[in-house]
Amino acid sequence: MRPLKRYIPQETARRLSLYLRSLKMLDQKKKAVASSGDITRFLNVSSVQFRKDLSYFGGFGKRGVGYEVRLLTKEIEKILGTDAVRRIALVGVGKLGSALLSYTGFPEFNLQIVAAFDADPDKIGKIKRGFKIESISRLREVIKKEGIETAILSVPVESAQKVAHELAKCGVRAILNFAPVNLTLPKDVFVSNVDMASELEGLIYKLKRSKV
Amino acid sequence: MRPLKRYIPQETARRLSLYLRSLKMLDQKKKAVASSGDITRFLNVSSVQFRKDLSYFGGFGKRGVGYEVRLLTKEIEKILGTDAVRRIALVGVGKLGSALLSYTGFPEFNLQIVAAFDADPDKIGKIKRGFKIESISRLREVIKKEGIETAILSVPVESAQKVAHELAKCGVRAILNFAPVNLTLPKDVFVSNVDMASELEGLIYKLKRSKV
DNA sequence: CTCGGCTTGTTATTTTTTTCACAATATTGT
DNA sequence: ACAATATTGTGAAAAAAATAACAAGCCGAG
Repeated sequence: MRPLKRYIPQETARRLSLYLRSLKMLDQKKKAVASSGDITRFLNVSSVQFRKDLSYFGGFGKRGVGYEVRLLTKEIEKILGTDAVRRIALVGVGKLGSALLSYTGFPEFNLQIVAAFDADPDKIGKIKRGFKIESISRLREVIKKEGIETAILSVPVESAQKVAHELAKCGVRAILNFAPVNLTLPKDVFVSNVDMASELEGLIYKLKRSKV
Repeated sequence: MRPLKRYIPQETARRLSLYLRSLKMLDQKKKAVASSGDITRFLNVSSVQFRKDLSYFGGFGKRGVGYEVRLLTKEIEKILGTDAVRRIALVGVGKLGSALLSYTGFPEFNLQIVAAFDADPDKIGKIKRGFKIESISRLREVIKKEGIETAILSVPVESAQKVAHELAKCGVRAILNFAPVNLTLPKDVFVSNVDMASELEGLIYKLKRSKV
């Protein structure tokens, strides 16, 4: 395998997840070897883009043949850092948080929620979807003990910034934020925002433009 | 106001939502006029980027002064197509779908869910979060009647493609898809995917890289 | 009214990302 | 063994996007 190249496009990283999903699908269909075309067929990504993306990390295929599905899956997982189970904390067990607790899409990608927190005294101690809900006041204790560095934030928008700050102080370095607010955090903490309204606006904008 | 320029970067469109959110916040704080710096202070976007983005659509500010918050809000809403209420259908009232039905972040941006559908006979006819759940078999009828062209898809991954296809046939032109699958649809139908696992993978990748 | 401090809008430049073109390698059939 | 075909991997070119540089306009003080 060749050495890592210095600069890897942001977009390449984002697409690796897509490739992983596609590969898992091919594996389910008992396909052992697949070409770049097979892998990208149902993604909105060209096969050249795919090969270029992979080339930043090395050569994983065999010319004239394609890619070993299982092998490439493992390689991409290794690149993404999801080759071992990732332990994740969920903070905010409201309606959305509850739904996320029982989201079935995580295990397949080695993502595992291992702790759930809420501020509501009525919820604390209760079991929800198999998780015992802890008080937010125990954030530090549990996160340190479990060595968690990734969190899902699904608290109300009013408390999002405060809780996010608290998470950062406890050593959390990556936050998936569902609150519609741009979190201000030390720059060594990574944030990814899931903003439903914004996504819809984007769609509506495209819709509108397509009619002009 | 100058005429529209031909090509508008994808990214510009995406950022307009952010600006809108920031403007609404400033308005709440009784700020009538704001500079590009004020508006982008809490976004990860430079003030130059902001002005550049707006310049694709016209000049909305006053040199030496800044932007009228209310006015600019309206202008961006007009650009995005959310200046009037958008009627949206939600398909799939499982745990996630239910959470979305009561999501409070939509009205502020003129987004309104007006119909909810599910395939489960036990749910049909029931009221959930104020919505009467309709059978998916009535999709066409209701969507035509209400003139809906935007839908949120939160059905299980197995049925996502089928239901999406059905939506497209009913005249839906934009789908916000929560199922972890890349939908194949006529190319005049816009799809935006919300993929929680993928977002987490992206974060974990950054985390990993930052340590090297 | 004019100067100096601000802030916008825009053209030019640089950087980043995608696409193209093609060499290199494997496989299959004859 | 060799031609025909399939497919990867990668430098070079093109396209897209971000940043820099700066002209132009507004405001308030004197």
